[in-house]
Order: sequence, then structure tokens, then C-alpha cells
Amino acid sequence: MQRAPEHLRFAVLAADVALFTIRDKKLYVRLMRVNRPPHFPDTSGLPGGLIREDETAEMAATRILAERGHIDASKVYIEQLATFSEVTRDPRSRVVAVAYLALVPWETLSSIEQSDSDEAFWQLVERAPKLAYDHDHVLRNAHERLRSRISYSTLICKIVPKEFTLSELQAAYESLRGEFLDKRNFRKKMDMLDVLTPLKKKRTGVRARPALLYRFTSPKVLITPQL
Amino acid sequence: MQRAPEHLRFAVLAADVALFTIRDKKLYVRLMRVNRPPHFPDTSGLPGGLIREDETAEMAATRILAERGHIDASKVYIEQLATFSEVTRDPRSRVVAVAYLALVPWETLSSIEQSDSDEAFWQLVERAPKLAYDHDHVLRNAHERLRSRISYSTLICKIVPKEFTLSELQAAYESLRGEFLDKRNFRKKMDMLDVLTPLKKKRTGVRARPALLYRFTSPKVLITPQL
DNA sequence: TCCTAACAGTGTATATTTGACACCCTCCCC
DNA sequence: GGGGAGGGTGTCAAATATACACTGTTAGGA
Repeated sequence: MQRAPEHLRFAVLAADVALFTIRDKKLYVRLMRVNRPPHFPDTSGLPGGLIREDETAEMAATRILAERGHIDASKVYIEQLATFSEVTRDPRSRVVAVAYLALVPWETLSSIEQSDSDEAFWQLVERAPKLAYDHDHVLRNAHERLRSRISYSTLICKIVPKEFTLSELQAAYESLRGEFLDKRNFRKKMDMLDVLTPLKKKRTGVRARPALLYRFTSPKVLITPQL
Repeated sequence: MQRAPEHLRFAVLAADVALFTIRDKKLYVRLMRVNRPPHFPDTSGLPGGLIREDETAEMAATRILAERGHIDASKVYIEQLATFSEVTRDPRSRVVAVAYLALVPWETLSSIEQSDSDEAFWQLVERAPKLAYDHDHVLRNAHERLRSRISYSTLICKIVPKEFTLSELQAAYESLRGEFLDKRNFRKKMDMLDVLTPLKKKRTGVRARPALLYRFTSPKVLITPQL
């Protein structure tokens, strides 16, 4: 395939990823350390990088998550968020970024992936610092989308482990929505939605009565009527 | 601002627009005649074109709507839909397209804008032909998004004229959802949502009892609980 | 072994929302 | 002034949402 004339190709394409996880009932996002004087000395940003000629934006997003975020993308759910094309969003040259919203269950991460390194680290979303480029904007956008989709789809199935107790699922909802829910009403609702399959196992190793484990009946993200 | 090295700039950027309107209670989309042998002889496509160096994708979308779709974008509501980056979506060269969902009230269009020309025309969505490039995919995506956002936001305010009767508003919902609603329940719901302001005017010139006119209290698209 | 902390699991009563359903009213036009 | 076209209105039953509190089971430590 030919390339278009050079003068029409003024921009480079990038993929940026807002990868969220829930750890200890709190929402975290994966950030990179960024140190690019003069504009962005000693700051942070979302994992991002350039799209290659033989890649779609989505392929680039998963590759970048692995290469730069050090997260194996095979466990990660990813969906397109939006494209950011402000002319000066990168002060060095014209960069148009396709941003992705990504989710991963903390429990599926390896201990290396769970830990912070010199390059990448997990950051509590509610304490996120100011980010480089327009990544503040991207992150807010991603967080907003996450919160709203959680309410009317089974998107949450992508951020909890395969097997979970109802209390764990409820805690995940609570982390994402930032409010507490009533245990009985939550269970009634889940029962009605009919998206969970009870397993024949229980959660052991906790100093309490073992709870029944469940999983989502379908791995797909389904649209549901509320909650 | 500098350009990035040439080898990183392999793609051109395009903006494609799916512009919808409601005419005679039916949903139409603005299409262009496309005749680009050998791949796309004698077919149709969404209005689209290349993004310029000094433009954001959204600026390009509105410019293209005017230049190619012959629709004055100042009356048009536009929001980003998604970015399509399949490597071979345009068989000639790598083109990454940022697609937009756009809405306009039929009544605000000039008679030139309402009419079809050699280049652009209005097409009943439910009878849309096969389109060039991946525009089928883009159109389905846009239609889907339109239908779903209509149900839980006041997005519909962007496709009805400023002033309307409740029956007209109901007809717009029905066109978009493809199903009929009960008049009394619809009015009860609208009343509860508390997003409409009744005017002191009535719709005249119809051969029937004049209906009270309303407008949306806020011109913004608000998230609402259902309908 | 017994106590207790920690969490699992369950039901009811009330308020709110949804959905089905039909008739008379007003105006314009002939 | 009669007819046609659309405007405007209320009730009941069913489904859903919300508020609310106690008993049961286990592991761990005294």
C-alpha cells in the first residue's frame, strides 16, 4: 500500500491508555514517570506511545501497555475512549492520540506487575497528581466513562477476578461509585439481573464464615437495566 | 511547532461525519455520492475529508460538513463517536478516521440544505445502501449510539427544533426508537423529568386544535434516568 | 474449649415507578 | 354548523426500589 503525499502527513499517531484496577477496595490507575524538560520535567503521565504503520490503534494500545506499562495485556480488557487532537496538546510536534480505557483485576497481575518500578507505578485515582500533556483530561474522561458504564452494564466483570464473593463484588461497585450500597438490596438486584452463576466452592482462608463464590455467566459486557 | 520525523508520519488523518435529521417523522442521514474506481465506483459514503495541520478533528468535521455536505455547521450538534484505524480501511493509503455523530433539526435547514444535489443527499437510514470504505460500519455505530443515548439523556433536544409540541417531541422519540409510545405515559414522564419549559405560544396553522409549545429548559445534553 | 471478631446470609413492609387503557375538548376548514 | 384532526387528561394494577436488623458460621486466640 502506498503512502499519501508527504505534506498531508503532518501528524504522528499515538495511543494512550488509562488502565484501572481495584486494590484493597480502592481504585488505582497505572502511571508512568515522565521527565521531559523543558515542558514536562519530573512529572507523570499515562502509558502512551506511537502507533506503528502495521498496527491499528488498539494493537498499539495493548503493545504499549506491555512495553511501557509492563502489564501483560492478555489479561486486560480494553476499549476505545476518545481521540484527542488539540493542535498543541504535545508542544513538541503534532501528535493525535487515541485514548483507551482499560481494566484489569488486581488478582490476575503477577507480583512484578503489582509492584512499582522506576518507570511505571500504581496511583490511587483520587490522589492522582497533575499529569503531563493533556493526560489529566484523558484520565478524568476515562474515570467518568468508567463510572457511568458501571451503572448500566456488566463492565465491572472486567475489573473483578473470575471468581468472587457477593461481598467482594459489592465492594467493587462501591469503590467505583464512591457510595455504599445496602447488602440485601444489592443481592436482590444481582439475583434479578441474572448474570451471575454460583459455584460449588467457597472462599476459604478468611477468619470468618466462608462465602459462596460466583462468576459472571457471560464474559461479555452486557447492557443491563440499572446498577 | 516542528514536525516529527517523516518516517513516523505514515498515516493521514480524516474526519467522517454521520449527520442525522428527522424529516416527516423518519430518520435520515446525510450521504455523499462517491465514484472512485477501481475500489468504489458509483457508490455512496459519509461526508468525510482530511484533517488539516492547523485543525482539531472536530474543526475538520464541521468544515467538511459545510464544504462537502453543504450543511452550515453552526446549527449542527456534533460529538465524537470513535476512531477507525484498521490498516486497510482505505485501500489506497493508510487513513485513520475520527468519526463524528452529528444532529440537526430539519426545520433549521435552508431549502438548499434540505434538498439533494449531485454531490450530497439525504437518505432514509433504514434504506441506506452499502457504503464505501468502512462507512457502513461507522454508520451502524453512529445509529446505535444515537439510539442508546436517546434513552438516557436529553440528546434528542439537538434534533428537534427549539420550539415543539409534545406530540412532535413524542414523534421524534418514536422515530429514533422505532416503536410507539403511549401518549399519556410519555407526557407524565416528560413532566417528571422536568426538562421542558412550556411557552405561552401555541402551534398555529394546523387544521386542528392548536397545541402548546415547549422548549428544553437547558440547551445542554443532560443525563436523565430512562426515556 | 470456649469466646469473640468478622463476615455470610436472609425477608418484609412501604414508597415509587411503570404500563395499560379511552374519552371528551378545541379548533380549523369546508 | 358539522366534521375531521389532533390536543389534552386520570386511574388502577403490577413491578420495582428502598429502608431496615438479626441469626448463622467460621477461624483464631485466650
